[in-house]
Amino acid sequence: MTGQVRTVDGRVAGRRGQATRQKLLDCLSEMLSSSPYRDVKVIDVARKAGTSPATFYQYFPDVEGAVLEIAEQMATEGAALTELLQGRSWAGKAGWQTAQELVDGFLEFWRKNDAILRVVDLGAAEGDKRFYKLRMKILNSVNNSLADAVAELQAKGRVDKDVNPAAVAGSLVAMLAAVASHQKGFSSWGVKQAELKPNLALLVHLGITGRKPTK
Amino acid sequence: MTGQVRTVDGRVAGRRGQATRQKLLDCLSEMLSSSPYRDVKVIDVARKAGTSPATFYQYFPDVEGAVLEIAEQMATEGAALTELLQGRSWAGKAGWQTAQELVDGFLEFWRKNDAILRVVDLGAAEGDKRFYKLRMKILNSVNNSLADAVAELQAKGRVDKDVNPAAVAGSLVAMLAAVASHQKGFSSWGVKQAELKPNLALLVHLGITGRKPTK
DNA sequence: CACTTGTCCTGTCATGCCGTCAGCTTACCG
DNA sequence: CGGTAAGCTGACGGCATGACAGGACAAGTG
Repeated sequence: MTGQVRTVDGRVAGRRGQATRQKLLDCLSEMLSSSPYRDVKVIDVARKAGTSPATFYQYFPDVEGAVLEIAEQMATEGAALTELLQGRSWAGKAGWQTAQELVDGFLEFWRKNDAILRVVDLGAAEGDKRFYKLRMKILNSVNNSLADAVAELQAKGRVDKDVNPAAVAGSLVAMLAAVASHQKGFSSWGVKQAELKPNLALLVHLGITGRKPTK
Repeated sequence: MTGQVRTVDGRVAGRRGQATRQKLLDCLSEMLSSSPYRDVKVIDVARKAGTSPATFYQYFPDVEGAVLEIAEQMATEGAALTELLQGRSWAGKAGWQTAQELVDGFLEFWRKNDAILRVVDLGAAEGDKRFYKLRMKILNSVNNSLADAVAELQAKGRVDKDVNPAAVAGSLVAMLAAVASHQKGFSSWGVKQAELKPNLALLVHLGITGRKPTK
Protein backbone atom coordinates (compact mmCIF):
# COMPACT_ATOMS: atom_id res chain seq x y z
CA MET A 1 0.00 0.00 0.00
CA THR A 2 2.45 2.60 1.21
CA GLY A 3 5.02 1.23 -1.19
CA GLN A 4 8.28 2.73 -0.11
CA VAL A 5 9.13 5.74 1.95
CA ARG A 6 10.86 8.29 -0.22
CA THR A 7 12.61 11.56 0.44
CA VAL A 8 11.55 14.75 -1.30
CA ASP A 9 14.36 14.39 -3.83
CA GLY A 10 13.42 10.83 -4.67
CA ARG A 11 15.86 8.69 -2.73
CA VAL A 12 14.51 5.67 -0.90
CA ALA A 13 14.83 5.99 2.84
CA GLY A 14 16.78 3.30 4.67
CA ARG A 15 16.54 2.17 8.26
CA ARG A 16 18.27 5.19 9.73
CA GLY A 17 16.43 7.61 7.52
CA GLN A 18 13.04 6.22 8.45
CA ALA A 19 13.95 6.50 12.10
CA THR A 20 14.75 10.21 11.94
CA ARG A 21 11.72 10.74 9.74
CA GLN A 22 9.54 9.14 12.37
CA LYS A 23 11.26 11.10 15.11
CA LEU A 24 10.43 14.31 13.28
CA LEU A 25 6.81 13.23 13.03
CA ASP A 26 6.68 12.41 16.73
CA CYS A 27 8.18 15.74 17.69
CA LEU A 28 5.81 17.57 15.41
CA SER A 29 2.95 15.69 17.00
CA GLU A 30 4.08 16.76 20.46
CA MET A 31 4.55 20.30 19.25
CA LEU A 32 0.98 20.42 17.96
CA SER A 33 -0.29 19.41 21.37
CA SER A 34 1.57 22.11 23.19
CA SER A 35 1.40 25.16 20.95
CA PRO A 36 -1.06 26.67 18.49
CA TYR A 37 -0.89 25.34 14.95
CA ARG A 38 -0.08 28.75 13.57
CA ASP A 39 3.05 28.99 15.71
CA VAL A 40 4.55 25.59 14.98
CA LYS A 41 7.81 26.26 13.12
CA VAL A 42 10.00 23.83 11.24
CA ILE A 43 13.04 24.99 13.13
CA ASP A 44 11.46 24.14 16.49
CA VAL A 45 10.47 20.67 15.38
CA ALA A 46 13.97 20.07 14.05
CA ARG A 47 15.60 21.33 17.24
CA LYS A 48 13.36 19.15 19.36
CA ALA A 49 14.32 16.15 17.24
CA GLY A 50 17.99 17.00 17.63
CA THR A 51 18.50 17.66 13.95
CA SER A 52 18.48 20.55 11.51
CA PRO A 53 15.73 22.20 9.46
CA ALA A 54 17.41 20.97 6.30
CA THR A 55 16.78 17.41 7.41
CA PHE A 56 13.11 18.16 7.89
CA TYR A 57 12.82 19.45 4.36
CA GLN A 58 14.43 16.31 3.08
CA TYR A 59 11.45 14.28 4.20
CA PHE A 60 8.55 16.70 4.01
CA PRO A 61 7.68 19.57 1.72
CA ASP A 62 6.45 21.66 4.66
CA VAL A 63 4.69 21.48 8.03
CA GLU A 64 1.36 20.82 6.35
CA GLY A 65 2.82 17.86 4.49
CA ALA A 66 4.13 16.33 7.67
CA VAL A 67 0.80 16.84 9.39
CA LEU A 68 -0.92 14.99 6.57
CA GLU A 69 1.47 12.12 7.16
CA ILE A 70 0.64 11.95 10.87
CA ALA A 71 -3.04 12.17 10.11
CA GLU A 72 -2.74 9.35 7.61
CA GLN A 73 -1.20 7.10 10.25
CA MET A 74 -3.97 8.04 12.66
CA ALA A 75 -6.61 7.35 10.05
CA THR A 76 -5.50 3.77 9.65
CA GLU A 77 -5.53 3.31 13.42
CA GLY A 78 -8.94 4.92 13.39
CA ALA A 79 -10.27 1.92 11.55
CA ALA A 80 -10.70 0.55 15.07
CA LEU A 81 -13.73 2.80 15.34
CA THR A 82 -15.56 0.41 13.02
CA GLU A 83 -15.62 -2.22 15.72
CA LEU A 84 -17.72 0.05 17.88
CA LEU A 85 -20.64 -0.66 15.57
CA GLN A 86 -19.80 -3.99 13.95
CA GLY A 87 -22.73 -6.35 14.44
CA ARG A 88 -24.40 -4.21 17.10
CA SER A 89 -28.11 -3.99 17.57
CA TRP A 90 -30.18 -0.84 17.99
CA ALA A 91 -33.17 -2.60 19.52
CA GLY A 92 -34.21 -2.43 23.17
CA LYS A 93 -31.59 -2.46 25.89
CA ALA A 94 -28.92 -3.53 23.44
CA GLY A 95 -29.57 -0.32 21.51
CA TRP A 96 -28.85 1.79 24.56
CA GLN A 97 -25.68 -0.18 25.13
CA THR A 98 -24.61 0.36 21.52
CA ALA A 99 -25.17 4.10 21.76
CA GLN A 100 -23.21 4.35 24.99
CA GLU A 101 -20.26 2.40 23.72
CA LEU A 102 -20.17 4.38 20.50
CA VAL A 103 -20.03 7.64 22.43
CA ASP A 104 -17.41 6.27 24.77
CA GLY A 105 -15.15 4.95 22.06
CA PHE A 106 -15.53 7.99 19.91
CA LEU A 107 -14.70 10.48 22.65
CA GLU A 108 -11.75 8.37 23.70
CA PHE A 109 -10.35 8.27 20.17
CA TRP A 110 -10.78 12.01 19.82
CA ARG A 111 -9.18 12.72 23.16
CA LYS A 112 -6.17 10.66 22.24
CA ASN A 113 -5.64 12.41 18.92
CA ASP A 114 -7.11 15.81 19.56
CA ALA A 115 -4.13 17.84 18.41
CA ILE A 116 -3.98 16.33 14.94
CA LEU A 117 -7.73 16.10 14.56
CA ARG A 118 -7.96 19.81 15.27
CA VAL A 119 -5.69 20.54 12.36
CA VAL A 120 -7.46 18.09 10.08
CA ASP A 121 -10.76 19.71 10.94
CA LEU A 122 -9.37 23.13 10.16
CA GLY A 123 -7.91 22.00 6.87
CA ALA A 124 -11.17 20.36 5.89
CA ALA A 125 -13.18 23.45 6.85
CA GLU A 126 -10.83 25.60 4.80
CA GLY A 127 -11.68 23.46 1.81
CA ASP A 128 -8.42 21.58 1.41
CA LYS A 129 -9.37 18.39 -0.36
CA ARG A 130 -6.53 16.34 1.06
CA PHE A 131 -7.69 17.13 4.57
CA TYR A 132 -11.31 16.53 4.05
CA LYS A 133 -10.73 13.28 2.26
CA LEU A 134 -8.74 12.28 5.29
CA ARG A 135 -11.52 13.41 7.58
CA MET A 136 -13.96 11.33 5.59
CA LYS A 137 -11.66 8.33 5.75
CA ILE A 138 -11.65 8.59 9.53
CA LEU A 139 -15.36 9.15 9.93
CA ASN A 140 -16.59 6.94 7.12
CA SER A 141 -16.62 3.70 9.04
CA VAL A 142 -18.80 5.11 11.79
CA ASN A 143 -20.86 7.18 9.44
CA ASN A 144 -21.65 4.33 7.09
CA SER A 145 -22.56 1.99 9.91
CA LEU A 146 -24.93 4.56 11.35
CA ALA A 147 -26.47 5.31 7.98
CA ASP A 148 -27.00 1.60 7.40
CA ALA A 149 -28.67 1.25 10.77
CA VAL A 150 -31.07 4.07 9.98
CA ALA A 151 -31.78 2.70 6.50
CA GLU A 152 -32.50 -0.72 7.95
CA LEU A 153 -34.94 0.62 10.53
CA GLN A 154 -36.49 2.66 7.78
CA ALA A 155 -37.01 -0.44 5.65
CA LYS A 156 -38.82 -2.02 8.56
CA GLY A 157 -41.06 1.01 8.77
CA ARG A 158 -39.81 1.98 12.20
CA VAL A 159 -38.35 5.23 10.96
CA ASP A 160 -40.12 7.79 8.78
CA LYS A 161 -39.70 7.57 5.02
CA ASP A 162 -38.57 11.14 4.60
CA VAL A 163 -35.54 10.73 6.82
CA ASN A 164 -32.25 10.82 4.94
CA PRO A 165 -30.02 8.20 6.58
CA ALA A 166 -26.75 9.75 5.39
CA ALA A 167 -27.75 13.21 6.58
CA VAL A 168 -28.76 12.00 10.02
CA ALA A 169 -25.68 9.82 10.40
CA GLY A 170 -23.37 12.60 9.22
CA SER A 171 -24.94 15.10 11.58
CA LEU A 172 -24.60 12.80 14.56
CA VAL A 173 -20.99 12.04 13.74
CA ALA A 174 -20.30 15.75 13.36
CA MET A 175 -21.89 16.29 16.74
CA LEU A 176 -19.71 13.68 18.40
CA ALA A 177 -16.60 15.14 16.81
CA ALA A 178 -17.49 18.71 17.75
CA VAL A 179 -18.36 17.87 21.33
CA ALA A 180 -15.13 15.93 21.65
CA SER A 181 -13.11 18.92 20.43
CA HIS A 182 -14.78 21.28 22.83
CA GLN A 183 -15.12 19.16 25.92
CA LYS A 184 -13.48 21.88 27.95
CA GLY A 185 -16.07 24.35 26.79
CA PHE A 186 -18.82 22.30 28.37
CA SER A 187 -17.27 22.42 31.80
CA SER A 188 -17.68 26.19 31.78
CA TRP A 189 -21.37 25.61 31.10
CA GLY A 190 -21.39 23.53 34.24
CA VAL A 191 -21.53 20.18 32.48
CA LYS A 192 -19.11 17.50 33.60
CA GLN A 193 -17.62 14.83 31.35
CA ALA A 194 -19.45 12.08 33.15
CA GLU A 195 -22.79 13.81 32.67
CA LEU A 196 -22.07 14.58 29.07
CA LYS A 197 -21.69 11.01 27.87
CA PRO A 198 -25.15 9.63 28.69
CA ASN A 199 -26.78 12.72 27.22
CA LEU A 200 -24.82 12.31 24.03
CA ALA A 201 -25.76 8.65 23.92
CA LEU A 202 -29.37 9.65 24.36
CA LEU A 203 -29.18 12.03 21.40
CA VAL A 204 -27.52 9.39 19.25
CA HIS A 205 -30.14 6.83 20.15
CA LEU A 206 -32.94 9.28 19.50
CA GLY A 207 -31.44 10.23 16.18
CA ILE A 208 -30.96 6.70 14.93
CA THR A 209 -34.11 5.03 16.17
CA GLY A 210 -36.41 7.99 16.66
CA ARG A 211 -37.25 6.69 20.13
CA LYS A 212 -36.07 7.05 23.68
CA PRO A 213 -33.86 4.21 24.81
CA THR A 214 -35.11 1.52 27.17
CA LYS A 215 -32.52 1.35 29.91
CA MET B 1 -18.87 49.88 26.78
CA THR B 2 -16.08 49.93 24.24
CA GLY B 3 -14.81 53.17 25.75
CA GLN B 4 -12.32 54.47 23.22
CA VAL B 5 -10.34 52.83 20.49
CA ARG B 6 -6.68 53.02 21.31
CA THR B 7 -3.48 52.26 19.44
CA VAL B 8 -0.95 49.84 20.85
CA ASP B 9 1.17 52.69 22.15
CA GLY B 10 -1.74 54.35 23.90
CA ARG B 11 -2.86 57.09 21.56
CA VAL B 12 -6.56 57.53 21.04
CA ALA B 13 -7.60 56.86 17.49
CA GLY B 14 -9.37 59.63 15.62
CA ARG B 15 -11.57 59.47 12.57
CA ARG B 16 -8.83 58.70 10.10
CA GLY B 17 -7.15 56.20 12.38
CA GLN B 18 -10.36 54.29 12.95
CA ALA B 19 -10.94 54.19 9.23
CA THR B 20 -7.59 52.55 8.42
CA ARG B 21 -7.99 50.29 11.40
CA GLN B 22 -11.31 49.11 10.05
CA LYS B 23 -9.85 48.78 6.58
CA LEU B 24 -7.16 46.51 7.97
CA LEU B 25 -9.80 44.41 9.69
CA ASP B 26 -11.82 44.15 6.49
CA CYS B 27 -8.81 43.11 4.47
CA LEU B 28 -7.82 40.55 7.08
CA SER B 29 -11.35 39.22 6.99
CA GLU B 30 -11.17 38.81 3.22
CA MET B 31 -7.76 37.23 3.51
CA LEU B 32 -9.06 34.64 5.95
CA SER B 33 -11.75 33.66 3.47
CA SER B 34 -9.34 33.10 0.65
CA SER B 35 -6.26 31.54 2.20
CA PRO B 36 -5.48 29.16 5.04
CA TYR B 37 -5.15 30.74 8.46
CA ARG B 38 -1.59 29.55 8.80
CA ASP B 39 -0.54 31.43 5.68
CA VAL B 40 -2.12 34.79 6.45
CA LYS B 41 0.77 37.23 6.86
CA VAL B 42 0.71 40.73 8.25
CA ILE B 43 2.51 42.06 5.22
CA ASP B 44 -0.17 40.72 2.87
CA VAL B 45 -2.95 42.29 4.88
CA ALA B 46 -1.11 45.59 4.96
CA ARG B 47 -0.43 45.52 1.23
CA LYS B 48 -4.05 44.73 0.49
CA ALA B 49 -5.10 47.67 2.64
CA GLY B 50 -2.67 49.93 0.81
CA THR B 51 -0.60 50.61 3.88
CA SER B 52 2.52 49.33 5.60
CA PRO B 53 3.09 46.54 8.12
CA ALA B 54 4.14 49.11 10.70
CA THR B 55 0.67 50.59 10.56
CA PHE B 56 -0.85 47.20 11.26
CA TYR B 57 1.26 46.84 14.38
CA GLN B 58 0.12 50.23 15.53
CA TYR B 59 -3.42 48.97 15.91
CA PHE B 60 -3.01 45.28 16.70
CA PRO B 61 -0.42 43.29 18.63
CA ASP B 62 -0.46 40.54 16.00
CA VAL B 63 -2.73 38.68 13.57
CA GLU B 64 -4.40 36.81 16.40
CA GLY B 65 -5.26 40.08 18.12
CA ALA B 66 -6.89 41.43 15.01
CA VAL B 67 -8.86 38.22 14.53
CA LEU B 68 -10.17 38.55 18.07
CA GLU B 69 -11.34 42.03 17.17
CA ILE B 70 -13.24 40.82 14.11
CA ALA B 71 -14.72 37.98 16.09
CA GLU B 72 -15.84 40.40 18.77
CA GLN B 73 -17.71 42.47 16.21
CA MET B 74 -19.32 39.34 14.83
CA ALA B 75 -20.28 38.19 18.32
CA THR B 76 -22.32 41.31 18.93
CA GLU B 77 -24.06 40.89 15.57
CA GLY B 78 -24.59 37.26 16.54
CA ALA B 79 -26.94 38.42 19.25
CA ALA B 80 -29.48 38.28 16.44
CA LEU B 81 -29.43 34.51 16.88
CA THR B 82 -31.38 34.99 20.09
CA GLU B 83 -34.43 36.07 18.13
CA LEU B 84 -34.55 32.67 16.51
CA LEU B 85 -35.79 31.29 19.80
CA GLN B 86 -37.32 34.26 21.59
CA GLY B 87 -40.85 33.35 22.66
CA ARG B 88 -41.04 30.28 20.44
CA SER B 89 -42.99 27.19 21.33
CA TRP B 90 -41.79 23.61 21.10
CA ALA B 91 -45.28 22.10 21.13
CA GLY B 92 -47.02 20.52 18.15
CA LYS B 93 -46.66 22.05 14.72
CA ALA B 94 -45.17 25.22 16.19
CA GLY B 95 -42.35 23.10 17.57
CA TRP B 96 -41.45 21.82 14.13
CA GLN B 97 -41.52 25.36 12.83
CA THR B 98 -39.23 26.51 15.64
CA ALA B 99 -36.72 23.75 14.91
CA GLN B 100 -36.69 24.51 11.21
CA GLU B 101 -36.18 28.21 11.67
CA LEU B 102 -33.43 27.66 14.21
CA VAL B 103 -31.54 25.42 11.80
CA ASP B 104 -32.08 27.83 8.96
CA GLY B 105 -30.93 30.89 10.86
CA PHE B 106 -28.00 29.12 12.39
CA LEU B 107 -26.64 27.75 9.15
CA GLU B 108 -27.10 31.11 7.49
CA PHE B 109 -25.18 32.89 10.24
CA TRP B 110 -22.40 30.35 10.04
CA ARG B 111 -22.21 30.52 6.27
CA LYS B 112 -21.88 34.29 6.40
CA ASN B 113 -19.06 34.23 8.92
CA ASP B 114 -17.44 30.90 8.24
CA ALA B 115 -13.90 32.17 7.87
CA ILE B 116 -13.73 33.85 11.26
CA LEU B 117 -15.74 31.16 12.99
CA ARG B 118 -13.26 28.58 11.75
CA VAL B 119 -10.45 30.43 13.45
CA VAL B 120 -12.45 30.98 16.62
CA ASP B 121 -13.23 27.29 16.72
CA LEU B 122 -9.58 26.42 16.31
CA GLY B 123 -8.50 28.83 19.00
CA ALA B 124 -11.13 27.50 21.36
CA ALA B 125 -10.16 23.90 20.65
CA GLU B 126 -6.52 24.77 21.29
CA GLY B 127 -7.53 25.95 24.73
CA ASP B 128 -7.13 29.69 24.26
CA LYS B 129 -9.45 31.22 26.82
CA ARG B 130 -10.05 34.40 24.87
CA PHE B 131 -11.32 32.40 21.93
CA TYR B 132 -13.50 30.07 23.80
CA LYS B 133 -15.04 32.82 25.83
CA LEU B 134 -15.87 34.41 22.53
CA ARG B 135 -17.29 31.17 21.23
CA MET B 136 -19.45 30.93 24.31
CA LYS B 137 -20.59 34.50 23.89
CA ILE B 138 -21.76 33.67 20.38
CA LEU B 139 -23.41 30.41 21.25
CA ASN B 140 -24.73 31.30 24.67
CA SER B 141 -27.94 32.92 23.53
CA VAL B 142 -29.00 29.87 21.53
CA ASN B 143 -27.63 27.45 24.06
CA ASN B 144 -29.40 29.01 27.02
CA SER B 145 -32.69 29.23 25.20
CA LEU B 146 -32.48 25.57 24.27
CA ALA B 147 -31.48 24.55 27.76
CA ASP B 148 -34.41 26.51 29.18
CA ALA B 149 -36.77 24.82 26.76
CA VAL B 150 -35.58 21.40 27.87
CA ALA B 151 -35.74 22.33 31.54
CA GLU B 152 -39.28 23.59 31.10
CA LEU B 153 -40.44 20.44 29.39
CA GLN B 154 -38.68 18.49 32.10
CA ALA B 155 -40.56 20.37 34.80
CA LYS B 156 -43.82 19.41 33.09
CA GLY B 157 -42.72 15.80 33.15
CA ARG B 158 -42.58 15.56 29.38
CA VAL B 159 -38.83 14.92 29.39
CA ASP B 160 -36.99 12.38 31.56
CA LYS B 161 -35.58 13.53 34.88
CA ASP B 162 -32.08 12.29 34.19
CA VAL B 163 -31.61 14.46 31.14
CA ASN B 164 -29.15 17.30 31.65
CA PRO B 165 -30.59 20.31 29.80
CA ALA B 166 -27.26 22.11 29.43
CA ALA B 167 -25.55 18.99 28.08
CA VAL B 168 -28.26 18.32 25.51
CA ALA B 169 -28.46 21.96 24.43
CA GLY B 170 -24.69 22.25 24.18
CA SER B 171 -24.43 19.09 22.13
CA LEU B 172 -27.12 20.19 19.71
CA VAL B 173 -25.52 23.59 19.28
CA ALA B 174 -22.15 21.93 18.71
CA MET B 175 -23.80 19.74 16.08
CA LEU B 176 -25.25 22.71 14.26
CA ALA B 177 -21.92 24.52 14.32
CA ALA B 178 -19.98 21.48 13.13
CA VAL B 179 -22.39 20.66 10.33
CA ALA B 180 -22.30 24.28 9.23
CA SER B 181 -18.50 24.25 9.05
CA HIS B 182 -18.42 21.07 7.03
CA GLN B 183 -21.37 21.55 4.74
CA LYS B 184 -19.16 20.77 1.78
CA GLY B 185 -18.19 17.48 3.34
CA PHE B 186 -21.78 16.33 3.26
CA SER B 187 -22.11 16.80 -0.45
CA SER B 188 -19.42 14.18 -0.98
CA TRP B 189 -21.55 11.83 1.09
CA GLY B 190 -24.30 12.50 -1.39
CA VAL B 191 -26.32 14.76 0.88
CA LYS B 192 -27.52 18.06 -0.53
CA GLN B 193 -27.97 21.25 1.47
CA ALA B 194 -31.71 21.20 0.99
CA GLU B 195 -31.94 17.64 2.32
CA LEU B 196 -29.68 18.41 5.21
CA LYS B 197 -31.81 21.08 6.82
CA PRO B 198 -34.98 19.12 7.58
CA ASN B 199 -32.93 16.25 8.95
CA LEU B 200 -31.05 18.60 11.24
CA ALA B 201 -34.32 20.13 12.34
CA LEU B 202 -35.61 16.66 13.08
CA LEU B 203 -32.60 15.90 15.27
CA VAL B 204 -32.98 19.18 17.12
CA HIS B 205 -36.66 18.56 17.71
CA LEU B 206 -35.99 15.03 18.88
CA GLY B 207 -33.26 16.22 21.20
CA ILE B 208 -35.27 18.98 22.80
CA THR B 209 -38.66 17.33 23.12
CA GLY B 210 -37.75 13.66 22.97
CA ARG B 211 -40.47 13.20 20.35
CA LYS B 212 -40.86 13.23 16.61
CA PRO B 213 -42.31 16.46 15.30
CA THR B 214 -45.89 16.69 14.08
CA LYS B 215 -45.64 18.31 10.68
C1' DC C 1 42.45 -3.16 4.40
C1' DA C 2 41.51 0.39 0.95
C1' DC C 3 37.89 1.45 -2.18
C1' DT C 4 33.28 2.23 -3.84
C1' DT C 5 28.57 3.24 -3.47
C1' DG C 6 24.62 5.05 -1.88
C1' DT C 7 22.34 6.84 2.27
C1' DC C 8 22.10 10.44 5.56
C1' DC C 9 22.89 14.78 7.58
C1' DT C 10 24.36 19.65 7.99
C1' DG C 11 26.70 24.32 6.99
C1' DT C 12 25.71 27.94 4.42
C1' DC C 13 23.28 31.20 1.76
C1' DA C 14 19.70 34.16 -0.56
C1' DT C 15 15.23 35.49 0.31
C1' DG C 16 11.43 37.24 2.75
C1' DC C 17 8.56 38.12 6.87
C1' DC C 18 8.53 39.87 11.71
C1' DG C 19 8.18 43.47 14.95
C1' DT C 20 10.17 47.93 16.51
C1' DC C 21 11.85 52.66 16.41
C1' DA C 22 12.81 57.23 15.16
C1' DG C 23 11.19 60.57 12.46
C1' DC C 24 8.36 62.65 8.99
C1' DT C 25 3.71 64.36 7.55
C1' DT C 26 -0.96 65.67 8.43
C1' DA C 27 -4.87 67.54 10.95
C1' DC C 28 -6.75 70.19 14.52
C1' DC C 29 -7.00 74.16 17.73
C1' DG C 30 -6.27 78.48 19.99
C1' DC D 1 0.88 80.69 12.54
C1' DG D 2 2.90 77.92 15.98
C1' DG D 3 1.99 74.04 19.04
C1' DT D 4 0.37 69.50 19.87
C1' DA D 5 -1.12 65.08 19.06
C1' DA D 6 -2.50 61.73 15.51
C1' DG D 7 -1.12 59.06 11.63
C1' DC D 8 2.04 56.82 8.73
C1' DT D 9 6.37 54.82 6.94
C1' DG D 10 11.44 53.70 5.89
C1' DA D 11 14.74 51.15 7.65
C1' DC D 12 16.81 47.74 10.48
C1' DG D 13 18.25 43.55 13.25
C1' DG D 14 16.51 39.11 13.87
C1' DC D 15 14.66 34.88 12.57
C1' DA D 16 12.32 31.24 9.53
C1' DT D 17 12.35 29.39 4.99
C1' DG D 18 13.86 26.45 1.48
C1' DA D 19 17.67 25.09 -1.65
C1' DC D 20 22.27 23.22 -2.53
C1' DA D 21 26.69 21.13 -2.36
C1' DG D 22 29.49 18.55 0.14
C1' DG D 23 31.00 15.90 4.23
C1' DA D 24 30.08 11.82 7.41
C1' DC D 25 28.79 7.29 7.72
C1' DA D 26 27.51 2.33 6.97
C1' DA D 27 27.75 -1.67 4.02
C1' DG D 28 29.38 -4.27 0.57
C1' DT D 29 33.51 -5.62 -2.68
C1' DG D 30 38.07 -7.05 -4.32
